[in-house]
Amino acid sequence: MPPRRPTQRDIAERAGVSTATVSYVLSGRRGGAKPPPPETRERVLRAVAETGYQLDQAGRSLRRQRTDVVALMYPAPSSPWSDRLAEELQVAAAERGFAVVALPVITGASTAAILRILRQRYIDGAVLLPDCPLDGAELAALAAQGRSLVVFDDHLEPDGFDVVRQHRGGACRAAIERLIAAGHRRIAFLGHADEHRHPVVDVKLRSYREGLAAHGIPEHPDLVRPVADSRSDAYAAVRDLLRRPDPPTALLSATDRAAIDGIWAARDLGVTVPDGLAVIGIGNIPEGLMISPPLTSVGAAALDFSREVARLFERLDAPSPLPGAELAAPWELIVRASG
Amino acid sequence: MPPRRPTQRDIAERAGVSTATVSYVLSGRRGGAKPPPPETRERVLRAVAETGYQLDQAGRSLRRQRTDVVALMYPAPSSPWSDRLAEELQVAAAERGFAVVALPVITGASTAAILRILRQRYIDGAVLLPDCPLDGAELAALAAQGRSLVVFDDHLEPDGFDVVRQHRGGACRAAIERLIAAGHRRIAFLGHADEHRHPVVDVKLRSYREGLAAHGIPEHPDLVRPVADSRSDAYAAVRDLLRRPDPPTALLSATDRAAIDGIWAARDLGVTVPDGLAVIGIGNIPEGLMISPPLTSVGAAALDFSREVARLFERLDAPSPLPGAELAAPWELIVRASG
DNA sequence: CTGAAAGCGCTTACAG
DNA sequence: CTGAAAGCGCTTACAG
Repeated sequence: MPPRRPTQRDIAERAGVSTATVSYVLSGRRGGAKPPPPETRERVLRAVAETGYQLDQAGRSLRRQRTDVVALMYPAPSSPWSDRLAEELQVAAAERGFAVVALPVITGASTAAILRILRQRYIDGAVLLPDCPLDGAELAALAAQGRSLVVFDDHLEPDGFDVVRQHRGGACRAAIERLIAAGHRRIAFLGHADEHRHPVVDVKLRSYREGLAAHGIPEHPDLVRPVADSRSDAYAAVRDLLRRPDPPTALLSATDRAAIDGIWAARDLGVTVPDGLAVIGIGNIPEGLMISPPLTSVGAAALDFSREVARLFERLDAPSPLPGAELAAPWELIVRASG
Repeated sequence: MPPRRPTQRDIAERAGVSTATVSYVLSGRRGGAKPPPPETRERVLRAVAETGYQLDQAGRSLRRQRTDVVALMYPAPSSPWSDRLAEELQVAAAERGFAVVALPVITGASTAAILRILRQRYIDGAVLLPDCPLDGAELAALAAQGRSLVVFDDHLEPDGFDVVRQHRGGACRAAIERLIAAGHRRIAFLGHADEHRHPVVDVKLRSYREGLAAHGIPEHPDLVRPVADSRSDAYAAVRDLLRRPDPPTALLSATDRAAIDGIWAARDLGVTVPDGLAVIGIGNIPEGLMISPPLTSVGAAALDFSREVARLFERLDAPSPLPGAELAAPWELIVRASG
């Protein structure tokens, strides 16, 4: 059996001081009073070094009612956006003594364990990227229990938590409108495989449909393929579409990656982009700049979450609970050469 | 000010039972004894529902000396491999009532906060992917304090924690040997930008150098470029290399993504792969199968971490600490058409 | 079958 | 300036 983990009591005994003094030395915190003198301090630190003492988060968290941990929740797999947010969050958190944990949400797997992290006070706050499986009531309950939350969502109303509005629907709609305005009528759509994972139909597919309907263009089921989450499926689907007797002249893809695969497929068949096939992606990932021609895409213009991160810590630092606010971070149609 | 978070004491009062009974009902655990009768149980659950009671992890963790949380630590950004491991870990964890948190390590940022998660008993165990910033002494100390650890590393000795051997050096060496055996002498290398972040020079670059040296081929500094972590830089670098009066005839890349960009660059310049430029990547990501020609790569043959995940939970379930073991999961040279 | 009580490891207001 | 003591919210061996 392993030796018991040393506690502050062990340190106190070894250093010949009280546990209060140990805590003061280790936390550097002390109400308004003077810190313990250097000599005491040193005895404590020596005992810590000798025993390999490590603080126990459970004891501290129980007493202080905070964990000094924040979470980033996002639907798996990760993306350049979630990676970037994790990075910004970690840098800001480190400055304030917070740690960051990432909570990827696996589609289809149980969300119970992740909800436990949010509900059972493992963390003080969190940023939730779009399409996390939490409803407004759940979020409001978490906020009421003291969790600081910044939630990316286009529909929820703030309610003790902040909501970041991206207006994804409007930006996606601008993409389909652009294709229609350019004269396209046979427009293919590469969608997510599990578009019904959420109560509402995926906003991207819905924008596509509404755009077509608004111009009286009938939707052709063969042109809608659930391949946006698999690069190989996307490539194959676009190749097949282009080989049809009546190929599409434009393509809207729910992911940039699938759009890029579509461009490859077109190139490999000798179809030029955008003249033979206009292509627009959704997500605006950095990779879209790499392909030739550069990918027209819908998404946030800059890989920058500093305002949202700042807001999370503002909420965490607030002496009394802040009311929920709306932040605007609208998606845009970013026109490049592909469509 | 928000209403105080209800505790089990509040529930007990409301239900007219003791806090012991509340705990028994909520945990479903009860030594060997019979569970509370349905009538009691119902009163408790009703009080829980009425108050919105949520367990406080700090109290439970302090008493039970476990958190029911495991971590996955990996160098950021995430990859198809870390995403897949997160998924497998989450599925296995959910079956056992564990939650999973991901700990991306930002290169260059302070690692103090992440170490705090491991050291201060936020979690019961963790899987560490290669190149995490923890040395053997640190890992041994964590293991001695009761953390269950499964660590991907080719050099550390097991010491209360398990080590997964990938033998990355040998597999990378096989790649450079293959290129040399095919007659190549001008072999470019796309390396990581921060190859010196760790005490040892990056294993990939070292394998490249050792391979050249073993065959008396002088290393040409111009052919080694630190662009493997940026798609656009990789594309530009390979384009520039191919435009030289004495272009390389082969390319080894520290990442598959950069290798793929190299293939694009070659195609765009009319250089055929592999005849004009043989290309081998490292990592074996699924995307390598998408490009034409499919990418020869070095890495794990299958996207499967079930043995490592099983081992973590075996360790967590063990009644007494298990000695450290070695697991073999060797990388291979996976020959496809590109090189 | 149920409850009173101890105790997990911390922090901090307070007494000396 | 330092320490004794209370208490954060749980769980569980034990008494009744």
